[in-house]
Amino acid sequence: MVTIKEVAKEANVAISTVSRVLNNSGYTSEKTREKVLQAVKKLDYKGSLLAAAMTKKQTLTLGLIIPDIKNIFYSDLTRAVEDEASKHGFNIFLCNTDNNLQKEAEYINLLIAKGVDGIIFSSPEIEAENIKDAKEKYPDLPIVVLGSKIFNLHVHEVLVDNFDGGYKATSHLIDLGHKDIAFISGGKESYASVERHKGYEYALNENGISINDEYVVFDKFYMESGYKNALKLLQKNRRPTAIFAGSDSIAVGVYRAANELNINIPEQLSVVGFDDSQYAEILSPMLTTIHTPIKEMGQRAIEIIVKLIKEKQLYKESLVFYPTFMERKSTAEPYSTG
Amino acid sequence: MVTIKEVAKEANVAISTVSRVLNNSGYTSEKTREKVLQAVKKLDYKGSLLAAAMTKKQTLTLGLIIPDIKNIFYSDLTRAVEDEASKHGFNIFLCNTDNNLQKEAEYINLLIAKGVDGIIFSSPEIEAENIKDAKEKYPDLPIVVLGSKIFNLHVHEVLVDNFDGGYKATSHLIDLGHKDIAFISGGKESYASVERHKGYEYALNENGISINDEYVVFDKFYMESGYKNALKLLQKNRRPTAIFAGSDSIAVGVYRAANELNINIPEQLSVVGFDDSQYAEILSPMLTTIHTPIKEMGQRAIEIIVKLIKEKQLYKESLVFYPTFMERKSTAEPYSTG
DNA sequence: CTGAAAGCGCTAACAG
DNA sequence: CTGTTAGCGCTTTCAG
Repeated sequence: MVTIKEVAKEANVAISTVSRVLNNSGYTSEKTREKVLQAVKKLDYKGSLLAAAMTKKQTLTLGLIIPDIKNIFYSDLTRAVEDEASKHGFNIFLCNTDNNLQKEAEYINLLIAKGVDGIIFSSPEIEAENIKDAKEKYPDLPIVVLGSKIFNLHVHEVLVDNFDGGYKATSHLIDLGHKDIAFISGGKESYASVERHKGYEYALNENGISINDEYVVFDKFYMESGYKNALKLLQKNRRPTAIFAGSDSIAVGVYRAANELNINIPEQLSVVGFDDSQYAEILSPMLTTIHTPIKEMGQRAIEIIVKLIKEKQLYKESLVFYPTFMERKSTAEPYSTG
Repeated sequence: MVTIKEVAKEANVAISTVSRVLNNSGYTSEKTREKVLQAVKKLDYKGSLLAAAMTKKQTLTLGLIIPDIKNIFYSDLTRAVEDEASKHGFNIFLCNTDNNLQKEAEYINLLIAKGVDGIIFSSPEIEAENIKDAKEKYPDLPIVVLGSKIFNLHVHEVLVDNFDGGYKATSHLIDLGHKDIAFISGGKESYASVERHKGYEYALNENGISINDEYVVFDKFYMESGYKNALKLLQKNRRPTAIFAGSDSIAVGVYRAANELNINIPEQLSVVGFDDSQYAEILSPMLTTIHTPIKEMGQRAIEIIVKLIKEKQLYKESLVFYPTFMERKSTAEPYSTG
């Protein structure tokens, strides 16, 4: 690997001069500039960002902490984040935690030891001990929370209005005439789940529909959870005529359960998802869902963190995106009235 | 950020001593060892892997270059790679290239400038100019190609026997009685496509079934390509009774096309996919496909590269996994005979 | 406008 | 067994 020293020698200048022309810092005469550039080209000098990072205290890398890249929501998100980071010259360290706090803590330590310029957290949990710890130990480390909310903590955040999404999904079902609407979502420790549920209840209340606790399930944001819980719900004496799934993944499980029980979607069961992931259009019938602007959210998260890296910000930035209703083919009027 | 110097001061020893106990290198008396460890704990010293990397010439990071993390195949693969890397203490820089060679080249430069200890390439293309260049410029840089094959190049590789997969898929359809079997896959520049096609032709020939060029389509490994091409194939005068899709994504497109044309799977059209991705079980009916041991492949790729980092290897390692047939619900006897 | 020199935080000989 | 010292490759004052 050719170093700046060799370039300096080749060009007959000091290494500081080489550094200057390469970084466009300070003055350099056109002549020496040329000489240096020639030497650089001749030796095919690339430079070490590692060494540069030592002095500049900037590695041009970011950490992205998510539960699982296999989860479609996070792969979409990660792509958006990586693309935008790349535009700004940053690379991404990908970290899968499976929502394991210990694993997360280890990743955080490692990322910091490697000198990342910032960390983007995208876990669904409200309990954010690790983030709090990190913020305490490294108050100057830029942190952005993407897709969730941490209470009582001065961290920048980019999220979607989950309440609004829950409200829109449920309202749509109510408008179609449904009254027996079930809700299956992730756990109560998930901010998204809780908020979506609030939106669900609000819509129900607003329309004078009484809330049936048996129809509300907090479990996991996985397909299996959708399957298992839908199976139970759909075998009740009075089964729901519609299910609002807290994520498209859960909706996939609901489809499978319905399929197994020979219940047709949407004729006999309406389903609404959340996220508008790739799954939505693969399912048959295509899934009506709540569209989350993942791409924009990922972009904004990077923009904020890049801004943070450049200059300390004294206020907390909080971006709340509005989800939109995406109608496809999985909902219809309730069976009995249809 | 607390440095090794401060720890040394606190413990009243030289920094080299601190370094020694922390790295378990050289001898240290139990007493000073204790002193150092105490100081470390007291100051909550973490150490900078960045600085360590400067002297050790090892960053404990790897680059992973893929086309697109949103593609289910690559997200599964990436998870396997990241997990295994993490076990060995390595972090992963995620790079999405969209198969754009220029983008890929830029990522490679960046990765090298940041001092990655190795790069894992997982692009489907046979043309590997960038890999060749990298190998030429940095002959000592550990490189593993995952999922594809580069000809005439001394790079380690982990891949699946695509020919065998193509053969198995096609044979299954033939065994069911199909003769009009179409093949839709990625482009001819993809090693996987070409090999899967060879397996397809071999099975056909072996059974004395003549090859119909109209039934063979090389396009892209995307859903859209499956949709578009299946639409064409299924509207021919003599439409195929079965389609072997070169990937599960393509199969998703085939399902959609069939659905639009009111062609039932598997009664009127049999479909076999490739990869056994998450899609396979989401599709209805569940997709019969060729299972690729993605997880194992990702693990092996990391094992090889870690070995390579530790010691120079004089032989080329090539791991070929056998795919297995995964029967689900998307195939049946051909319509006419059924 | 350019060069010398200090230093980023750590490791690795090398004396002692 | 421990301390001193010389870097790793680069950036950044500071003189000149």
